[in-house]
Amino acid sequence: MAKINDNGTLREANCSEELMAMRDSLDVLGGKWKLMILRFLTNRTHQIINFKKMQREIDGISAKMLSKELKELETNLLISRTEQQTRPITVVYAITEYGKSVLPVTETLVQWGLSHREKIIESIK
Amino acid sequence: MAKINDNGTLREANCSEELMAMRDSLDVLGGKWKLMILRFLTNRTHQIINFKKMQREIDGISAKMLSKELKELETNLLISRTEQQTRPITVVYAITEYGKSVLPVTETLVQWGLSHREKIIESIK
DNA sequence: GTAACCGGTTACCCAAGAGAAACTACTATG
DNA sequence: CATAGTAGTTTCTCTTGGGTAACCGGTTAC
Repeated sequence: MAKINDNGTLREANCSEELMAMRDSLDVLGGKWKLMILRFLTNRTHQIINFKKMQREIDGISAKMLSKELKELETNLLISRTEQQTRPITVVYAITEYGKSVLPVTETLVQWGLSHREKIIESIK
Repeated sequence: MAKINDNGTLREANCSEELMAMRDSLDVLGGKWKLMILRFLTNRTHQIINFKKMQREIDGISAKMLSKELKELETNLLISRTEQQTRPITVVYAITEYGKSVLPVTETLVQWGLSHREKIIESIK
């Protein structure tokens, strides 16, 4: 992590830049639901996903929050919203190519969550 | 991501487990400051970090929030708090071995934040 | 003695987050 | 004609997050 400069001093000037980059990420991806939604859509790229389906399958999310978060994700070009000209009208949500770039983030969170749960369970034994 | 079962159907039973794992992660690591603090301490493992230093160097954090978040991180064994028997008394905060396991998460967030910023800048041109 | 450092805590307050439930509008099914 | 499904929006409310500022006790340097 820490790098040594030519003169032997420690280089940490980029630390604040790192923290700023992380702040940027958290501003766009932070909150209770956005990463959950992105992960869900990433897992279902081959399925047609509409509003009610997400509401049913993402545990605990309300219609209001889902609606709000979907709008914000669409604004940031992470997901797409497509109205199908069927009757009744249906809407398809999908992850965009750009949205797929978030996959490493959700992946590390899933992995950490799994190992964290293991740790908690072991600490109880 | 999606796997195919022996019978040809798509296997997605583990999706909800993934989302549950992510929910676990977000419960422990979510919020405005926790990942920022962990990243900061990860970057400074070779330095002695005390309260005021963090307050000065983590942009925008207040003493109240820093105090609160540090307690929660300590409870979850992600950081350690050590009082030095100096005069005046000083306190050293450091990341634990377990806290280091969060590094992949902060790393992907930093990387995504950097590329996101590039994308925004390019979209303005 | 007084200003400034450390390591916080406490009180106050506002805004945002977030849930519940009702409601709109349309369509298809029984 | 009633029920249920799609796709949300609106209203109402409560809680939480989070910022400001004052404050505590102690120590050291001027």
